[in-house]
Amino acid sequence: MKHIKKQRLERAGWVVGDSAQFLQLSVEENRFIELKLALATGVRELRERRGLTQAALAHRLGSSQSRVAKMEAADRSVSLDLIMRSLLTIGATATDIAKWIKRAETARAA
Amino acid sequence: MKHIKKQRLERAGWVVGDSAQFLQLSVEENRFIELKLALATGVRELRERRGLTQAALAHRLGSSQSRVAKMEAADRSVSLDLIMRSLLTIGATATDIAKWIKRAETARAA
DNA sequence: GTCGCCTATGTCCAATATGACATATTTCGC
DNA sequence: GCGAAATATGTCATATTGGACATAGGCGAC
Repeated sequence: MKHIKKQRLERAGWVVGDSAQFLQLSVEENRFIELKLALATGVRELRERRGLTQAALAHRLGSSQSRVAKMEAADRSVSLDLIMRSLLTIGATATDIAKWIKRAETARAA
Repeated sequence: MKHIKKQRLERAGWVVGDSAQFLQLSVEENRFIELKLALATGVRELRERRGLTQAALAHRLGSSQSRVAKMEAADRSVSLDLIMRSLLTIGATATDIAKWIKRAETARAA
């Protein structure tokens, strides 16, 4: 397929490649979930390394212990926003975050 | 202050260092906003590089053109979740994402 | 054992993010 | 300039996420 033609189809919103859109979606959904999981793990690692309890972190976040517990469990009722805020609050650097994101990708490859 | 004592206070939820908690919060809030902004910019860059319209991306996401527009504008009504889903849907790699996150950090240093 | 402290899980309802839609504005080829 | 396509902005109802609370489970010190 010509590159231009492909782009035109894609502009209309169609995934032109090899697989159906609902399949694409589930693939991306999985990648997203793994990413969340990796970052949630990051929260736990960093929190423990800092010697903070869930309650202490919750207090800093203006949240509650139960929410932190759910967050670290990557419960689907917690958003990436909260996870990222937590990481920043605990003092994660961009490098740390990048590391966890890459961990998600390599975990996927396995 | 002894390290152990500091940890005990922190476990109870207090930021022991140099600044008040509400200040801490606003600092972290800024870092978070900059991160979102950097990733939102990433969405636009990658979308355009792929020759996709906002409507096309929206269709792939099961979202709407207006939401994509708001996302790229880093409107505060859009979550990091949606931004990240978009990046993955457009085909960003972990490396890409890491790059944008670091961009946020260096922008901050400036 | 049991007493503290930490973490996990479930349920409220308030707050926020969502897609959809309508409509305005910009952009670009002609 | 015009017209069409792309993007921006505002609003709304509905769905998802939020903190709070209660309570259960776990784990080490005594």
